[in-house]
Amino acid sequence: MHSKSDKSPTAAECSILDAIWQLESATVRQVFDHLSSQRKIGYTTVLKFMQIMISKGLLVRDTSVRPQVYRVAKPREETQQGMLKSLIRQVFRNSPGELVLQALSLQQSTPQQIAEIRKLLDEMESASHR
Amino acid sequence: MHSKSDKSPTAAECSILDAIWQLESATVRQVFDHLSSQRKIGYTTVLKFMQIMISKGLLVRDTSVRPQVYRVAKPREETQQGMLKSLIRQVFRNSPGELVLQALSLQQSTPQQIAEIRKLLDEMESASHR
DNA sequence: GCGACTTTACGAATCTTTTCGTAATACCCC
DNA sequence: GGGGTATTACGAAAAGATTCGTAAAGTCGC
Repeated sequence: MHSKSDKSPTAAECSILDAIWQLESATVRQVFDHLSSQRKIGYTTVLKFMQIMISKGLLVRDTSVRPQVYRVAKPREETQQGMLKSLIRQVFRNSPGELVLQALSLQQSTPQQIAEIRKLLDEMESASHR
Repeated sequence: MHSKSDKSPTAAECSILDAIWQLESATVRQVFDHLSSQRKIGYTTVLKFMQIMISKGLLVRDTSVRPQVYRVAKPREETQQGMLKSLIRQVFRNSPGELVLQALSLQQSTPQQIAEIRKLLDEMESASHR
């Protein structure tokens, strides 16, 4: 009855996703080690989260190996964009541009990123001119 | 023990904030009417949320008038940026630029917004050249 | 000032999220 | 292959979010 991706992961789930994004694929222990370095948390707590995320369809796992190896069910960008969409809908009056402006005024993007942003803007404009 | 603003408002709280952002200031009934047009919700539910938000310091109210008038405790931009910051920390490896890129690739901003974004980028660059 | 209506306070049920203890299972090595 | 450690499953407590009923308090017209 889960398995539909209409809502954003919870805070705890995000921290798990973040760990697995970095590790590509991971065992419970690896995720536990990763999170432990950021905050106090129990091993079985991490395990439980990961099991819940399996049931929600956020993660997949290979049960044929020991210990089991977990991966994210969808690419990072897709999850990020899903969360952005819901934030935009919720507090940015459905205007992605508003969010971008706020985020930029928040500051510190690298020069590379700024260049990349410009390129994207160019592409968007030339696309809309046709 | 509340009154500290280190965490983002919940989903329901966001919908209240959104209503008051539009109305500038509002009574419970106004917020209720606003939300009712979007989804089924009880009057006392809205009231309760608004009382909770008072206790969390998200709203302030004038109890000297009848019915009481509520306002947001901090400007909209500040709340939005707080939420952006926490999203960036949580799922964008602390990189605002990453978030901006994802948001832009998400889709259509208006030409005005694009222009505004460019201006901001210019300002950021010239500022960093000093 | 009284009844009807509106607004506010309070408390509690329900649902979700977060957390972990305990127990069962699997693995390893001597 | 038996004991010790690591991993997994299960269940449930604690905390937080959401929802609303009921009752108290306030307001207004008559």
